[in-house]
Amino acid sequence: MTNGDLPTSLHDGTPVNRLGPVERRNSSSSGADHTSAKRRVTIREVANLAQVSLGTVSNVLNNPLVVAPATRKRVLDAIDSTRFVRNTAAHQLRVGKSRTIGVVLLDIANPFFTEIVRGAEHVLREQDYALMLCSTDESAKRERRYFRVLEEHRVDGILVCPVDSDLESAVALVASGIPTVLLDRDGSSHGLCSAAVDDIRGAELAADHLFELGHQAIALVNGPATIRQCIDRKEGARRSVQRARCRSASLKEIVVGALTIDQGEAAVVALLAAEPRPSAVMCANDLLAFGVLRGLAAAGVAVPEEMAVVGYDDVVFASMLSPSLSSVRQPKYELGVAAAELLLEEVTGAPHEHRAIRFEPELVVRASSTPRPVSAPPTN
Amino acid sequence: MTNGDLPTSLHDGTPVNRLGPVERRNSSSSGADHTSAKRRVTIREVANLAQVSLGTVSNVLNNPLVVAPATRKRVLDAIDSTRFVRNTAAHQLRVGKSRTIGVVLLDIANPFFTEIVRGAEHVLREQDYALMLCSTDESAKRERRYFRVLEEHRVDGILVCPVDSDLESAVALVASGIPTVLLDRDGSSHGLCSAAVDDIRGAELAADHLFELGHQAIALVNGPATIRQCIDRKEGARRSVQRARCRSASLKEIVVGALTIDQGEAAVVALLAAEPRPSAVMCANDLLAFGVLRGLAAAGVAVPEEMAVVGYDDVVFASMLSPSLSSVRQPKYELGVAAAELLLEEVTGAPHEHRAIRFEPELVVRASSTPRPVSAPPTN
DNA sequence: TGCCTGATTTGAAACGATTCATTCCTTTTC
DNA sequence: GAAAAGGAATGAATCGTTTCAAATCAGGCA
Repeated sequence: MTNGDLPTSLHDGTPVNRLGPVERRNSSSSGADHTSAKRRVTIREVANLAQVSLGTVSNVLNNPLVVAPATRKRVLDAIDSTRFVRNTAAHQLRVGKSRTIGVVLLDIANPFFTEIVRGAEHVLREQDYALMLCSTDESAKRERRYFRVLEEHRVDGILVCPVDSDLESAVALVASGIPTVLLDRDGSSHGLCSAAVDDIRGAELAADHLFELGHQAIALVNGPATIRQCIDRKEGARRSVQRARCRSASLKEIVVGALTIDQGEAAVVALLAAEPRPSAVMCANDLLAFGVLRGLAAAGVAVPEEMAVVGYDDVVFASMLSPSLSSVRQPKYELGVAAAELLLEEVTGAPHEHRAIRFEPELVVRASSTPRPVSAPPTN
Repeated sequence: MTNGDLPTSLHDGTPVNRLGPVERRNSSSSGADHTSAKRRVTIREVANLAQVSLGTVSNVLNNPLVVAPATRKRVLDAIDSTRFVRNTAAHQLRVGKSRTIGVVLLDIANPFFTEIVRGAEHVLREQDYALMLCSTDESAKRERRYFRVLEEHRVDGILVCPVDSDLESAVALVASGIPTVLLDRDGSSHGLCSAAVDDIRGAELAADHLFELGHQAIALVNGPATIRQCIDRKEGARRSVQRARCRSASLKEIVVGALTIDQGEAAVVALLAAEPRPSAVMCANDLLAFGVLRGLAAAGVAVPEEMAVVGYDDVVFASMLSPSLSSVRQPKYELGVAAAELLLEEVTGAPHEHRAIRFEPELVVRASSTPRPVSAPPTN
């Protein structure tokens, strides 16, 4: 393995002359391949080989029934003996469709979005659409940039979970002629298609649950108020407080910069310093809750005894944490499927009216908000 | 709305079931919008408005310095007053580059891959590349299909974590002229670029660790032997067994169909039935380990007392589980960055020789494999 | 004034597919 | 046997850019 068969980057020693043609090519078939840039097969070569015209090849590809069986076979043979692969760019230029869908979401590392993407991908791949995936990391600037890239690519449609609370950017997309469906955001106010879950309701469920357990001072670890989901979830919590029987019920909001584990952990300082000190905390999403749990553990605060915790999204891992995390479940996969189907409908020009699909959230209670029975845990 | 114009699926008098979503039509600006498909602005309109030729507009776009400042300004003004957006398809057709990179991985829902994607995305977006993300779910058929789609789109390059253990498919890609870099797979044997971690070594670390703890019968919950990572990790474990001082050391492999949580949980039955019954189990990845933990908890088997567990990948959530999961850490983000940089180098035609970048794995020991101290946990 | 030079600008020819009005063949019909 | 009908195949025009040889322009210099 020490001989120079295949020089690795670190295999330095002597400077390789960078300009002149290198004399020793990589032994294996690699190397200066891209110089003699593999000439791609075009429809014309197929036509020549099959002794037909361009139009006929095109027909075999797009409209096989109008071609006589014998010729069709000849063309098909030529196609795979030349290894012809249709050039989407040329196709797109002519017909105006790219067979590509853009998906723009807040954070690809969040299992919530991952699950949504899975759902969307499953329906879109059936129709041979390609997905362009973009993760904005909650940055409006990045979102703009991605939208621009997607526009340039003339994607047939976009699924987007917008960064900003107003829907300006999404409306602009639609205005510029790109079918757009909102993901995890209601669009009915702006006449946009959407697949979403009722966030106000979800947050109410969570807060109600905590109040019912007897907590009075509860905290909400929330993301930036630019994000709609954060606004709505706060609103839900607020309503719950107002409805709470006990009038000493209070809600302390702790706003962090992003919906991530790290930010959740960082929020614990403020959480523990709050006056009066909350006995329960709900988080705008599970990642924040994960961070809060970690922070509380580090601070030696027992969950749920000293602090009950509820998350939001119910990502797969929520049930496996220590302690297992109570959370507001959203039908993630189904959300992705619904959004994709909606978009597909619009893209294919099927009879279609813009509409908002809304799912109901559901509270899942687990250990992080359940007072443990006084009896010892099953030790046997 | 009762006429048959547009039958929405659920739009009837029946009560809304809690599972199905609710649909609300959006009154505003719906309907036949897409019929009058927004005519896209072309370079020609810009040219007319700015009173210059096509070539000049193109120069402003691609080669601004050769255009006189005054004309340049005129053109730029025209560009944004017409809201011109360059058509990538046409561009690509002419210059042959699509500014798109395909990323093909095993499972988009696995945080391991998600983290890799993040890394890759961060470097690629700097260069304004778009990403086409494809999740094969470990199916070779799907992989083929995605490769085909990517070829048709003439992506400039592909990052791929191949499904099959041989590298045939990847080699074919390269042969067909698409720069390709392997992700989490070593490619030096085939002269391919790659960014990977030494899986044999990683598995050795895990197994050594278990043997050092005194375990003699250990199990390996492994994925299908078509996947290279699974082969290598088994090999690592095997070597460790052979090296183990104790000659009663044994390794029982339990093969499951996919590297998922569910499959891991399902493996527990076989795990507990194995003869001799293993006292420790290592898993081919963390998702499997998560499932195993879940299964063991359900079966009432205490971890680590009755069964030690070690995962592989060290995804973010591993440290937060109950009990926290020992795992073999891989530099995920860096893997993505390295692979993307390698690809970029090749794509941009920078002086480049195919090479394999290799990272070292690292064992992270946590509660799932650490005998608890006999003293009671801190109850105060 | 006339010629030369270098800086700008022009516009026609690609790129690779799809469309569609024509042309070319067979059959069928009378 | 001629005409009509209809099925197949053709190929030029087109999509929106980029490229590049050629045309144009503005000074500078003798």
